Amino acid sequence: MFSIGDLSRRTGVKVPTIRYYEQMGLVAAPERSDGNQRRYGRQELERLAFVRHARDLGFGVDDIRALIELSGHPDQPCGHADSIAAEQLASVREKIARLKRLETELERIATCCDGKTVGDCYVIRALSDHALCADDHA
Amino acid sequence: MFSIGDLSRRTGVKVPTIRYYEQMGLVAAPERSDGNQRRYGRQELERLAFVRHARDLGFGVDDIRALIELSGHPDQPCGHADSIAAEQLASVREKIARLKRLETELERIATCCDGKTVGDCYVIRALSDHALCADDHA
DNA sequence: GTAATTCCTCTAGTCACTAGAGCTTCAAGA
DNA sequence: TCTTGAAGCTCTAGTGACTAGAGGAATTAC
Ligand SMILES: [Zn+2]
Ligand SMILES: [Zn+2]
Ligand SMILES: [Zn+2]
Ligand SMILES: [Zn+2]
Repeated sequence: MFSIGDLSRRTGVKVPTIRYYEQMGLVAAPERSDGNQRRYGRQELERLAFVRHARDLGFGVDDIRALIELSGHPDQPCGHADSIAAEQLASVREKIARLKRLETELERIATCCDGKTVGDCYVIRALSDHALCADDHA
Repeated sequence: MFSIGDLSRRTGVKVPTIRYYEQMGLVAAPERSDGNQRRYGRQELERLAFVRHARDLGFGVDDIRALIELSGHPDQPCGHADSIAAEQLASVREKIARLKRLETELERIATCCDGKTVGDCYVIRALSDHALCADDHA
């Protein structure tokens, strides 16, 4: 049996975060000791590792809840799980695309200043005038 | 003189967001009509456009406040403005790097499932086992 | 037995908004 | 001038995924 601190050390999930996941229904409420402290077993450790991994990959809490629910029904078709993963991939790709547009503009903004005072500063000028931007990064 | 709705249409910033920016000190509290409604001039429109542009480029509220404060002192050296922009560029690049690592893993996770049921689903298996990942995306 | 550490619950704060309730003011047509 | 409907006002609370802290109880090590 692990205490919540043991579980935290083994999974890298902070103690208050484990309690938060319990509240959110990502992890089942475990047994308690006589003194009302949480006591976990191997199964809970694995589930928490699953949650942690999915969070690290950027899945939202609702997606993770759905994936856990699904994994409890191994005979059902897995199309839903596959589509959650595909959506997550698409969302990551969108974020990358947007950030790359920002990178292009910021590269110019951050490296083109040859002024000495705020009055000549290219950073300030560029932020004041979107027409100087190459791209519609909005 | 513009009403808050006029300002919103001209800048693309939603009305409640304009009021929020005023509360946060990004935009000065404007004059009021006899009936206590906000009335803006050309100057406030420009400042709001500046704020909007900086937000679109990902700058945080504190950075924007500092940049506005600086731009009110055109004779000061602009090193601080330049470094705020450089930090923002670095932060965007870090985010891109992290998302690209996620993209690599998610690509595999989302496309390698050839199972039919949840029991065989590669998505579920991959999320349960970080050892299948190529990279340390944590 | 005692002291240090860990645990408990609960509330509130983070960031940058967004939504809604309940009320007042403004602008345009009849 | 009157009326109606849009737009404005303030204030509170909710979002996502935690994080911090208060104030107290349980556990563990010596
Ligand atoms: Zn400069
Ligand atoms: Zn721009
Ligand atoms: Zn599958
Ligand atoms: Zn992994």
